[in-house]
Amino acid sequence: MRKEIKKNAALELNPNVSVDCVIFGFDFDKLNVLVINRDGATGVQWALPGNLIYDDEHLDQAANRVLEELTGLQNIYLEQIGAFGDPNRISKESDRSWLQSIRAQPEARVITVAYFSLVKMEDYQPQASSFAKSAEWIPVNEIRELAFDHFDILQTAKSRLKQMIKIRPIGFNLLPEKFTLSQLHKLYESILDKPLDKRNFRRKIQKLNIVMSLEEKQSGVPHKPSQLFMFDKEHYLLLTQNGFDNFGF
Amino acid sequence: MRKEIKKNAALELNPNVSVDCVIFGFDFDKLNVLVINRDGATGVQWALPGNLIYDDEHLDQAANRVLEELTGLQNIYLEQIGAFGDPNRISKESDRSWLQSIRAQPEARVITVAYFSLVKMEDYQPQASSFAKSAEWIPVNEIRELAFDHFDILQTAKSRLKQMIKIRPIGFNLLPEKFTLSQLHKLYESILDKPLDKRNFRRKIQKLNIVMSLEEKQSGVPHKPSQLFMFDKEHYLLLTQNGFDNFGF
DNA sequence: GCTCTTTGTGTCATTTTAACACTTTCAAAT
DNA sequence: ATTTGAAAGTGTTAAAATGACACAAAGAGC
Repeated sequence: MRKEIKKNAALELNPNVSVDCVIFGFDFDKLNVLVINRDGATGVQWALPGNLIYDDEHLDQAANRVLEELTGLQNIYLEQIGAFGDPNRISKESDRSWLQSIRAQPEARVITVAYFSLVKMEDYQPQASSFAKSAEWIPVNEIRELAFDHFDILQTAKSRLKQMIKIRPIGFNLLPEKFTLSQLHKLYESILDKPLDKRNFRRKIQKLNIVMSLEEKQSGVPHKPSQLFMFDKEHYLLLTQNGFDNFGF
Repeated sequence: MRKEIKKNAALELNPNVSVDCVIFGFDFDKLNVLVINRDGATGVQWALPGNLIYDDEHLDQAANRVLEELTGLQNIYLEQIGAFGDPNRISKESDRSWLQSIRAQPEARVITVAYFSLVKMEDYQPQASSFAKSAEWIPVNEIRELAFDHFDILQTAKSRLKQMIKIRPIGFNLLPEKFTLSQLHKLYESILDKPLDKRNFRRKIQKLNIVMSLEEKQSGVPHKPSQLFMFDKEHYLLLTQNGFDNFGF
């Protein structure tokens, strides 16, 4: 009996498990997060994009789906942060009523699996697309409150990102293919949340051989144009083969 | 209707969410994992300890409960690794039949939240307790196969532990209160899976001021007795206040 | 051609790292 | 009492990495 139900449930939502995505973007000045606007909600307006998973869906698939449904983007850097599941996570009345309006089983115990994602902001600009905006880039440091336990998730995402960027060259996912060393520098400062000496930063990056300089410069800028660089994946892979896993920031 | 069911479900197991624990122990020579023996199982015998969560239970609580039910230990170092939830994780026939025998809804889609835990092996010695042992310490490096996706979980746990020990002084959870520098040395070598120069290791640890030497030596050992040390939590906290988060291994 | 803005560059003193071998101390066995 | 075995404990040096620091060069806009 139970079996029958499950067999037919391939396209059913699993009422107990959701995914939420912390989508980071970098505007060459600071880190931003993509949050969605809960139209009818009273109280807190902003939430992380997320949804229940389907019963036959991988967790990673579900996260990719949510990301694509919102932004249209595919093959984006995505990494799991962990599971969050306070049974009392629906503490705010506004969250409760919001769930009533969108969930078939609004009172079900839900545990959510959080992901963080790094996208190139140029690839998705919500404000350009529609009038009644449902999603928006907000500077990470300006966020004071989010729905459910999403603020916790965001904090965890920030610190995980900070950890990871010291260990793996994931920062490049936030930049265009071609970037300047100043942009990379600012990116590391934003994520690590501390100033890094410009010359020492450049020296370190170039010594590591993880960027390759292109035969191309910025143009149209009202100052000395910068050399453009690309991430050098091959050299990075060589490094890892020698056990390298610490950028030393 | 649904609401009624949920309200009464306080002590009900949630059929969709489980926790699994990777419990590490150190025998002064190598890392070990505590695995349980599935008595009736055909095929793979070993699994990680774990179980479904209760519907009103925090995830961390559930993990602590599993840990305590198995070992009797409380207030143990425990950290979440992440969620694992391949919808096809029950691929082996032996796993399927095993679930039939223990679960009310053996076919339900389950996502499991994995934790890793660091315990002092002296605090729990399964072989001493019972004849038909249901749990056993096995050297991490000798494990080739585990039930379900537990082998994956173990690999992830190992690499997470490796990451964390470079960043935070969690290794001390695997040692007795009082330990020798050689034991600490061997511990780091086991976890990082590479040799560390003895003198350089000792110098680094002592320079960091995270161990305090006691007025006490080993006794009864058939060689030069070692100075005993304790973890110096206060000095470590001082370090962190200055932004320290990298032991540099 | 002047101004504004950002790029790009080198040195030096200090600290950290990696590599390396021999003496000391105890218990156990003879 | 002496020997043996086994792990503890210790210092130097050369090479590399780090942190601190300031000014000239290149382009756009006026």
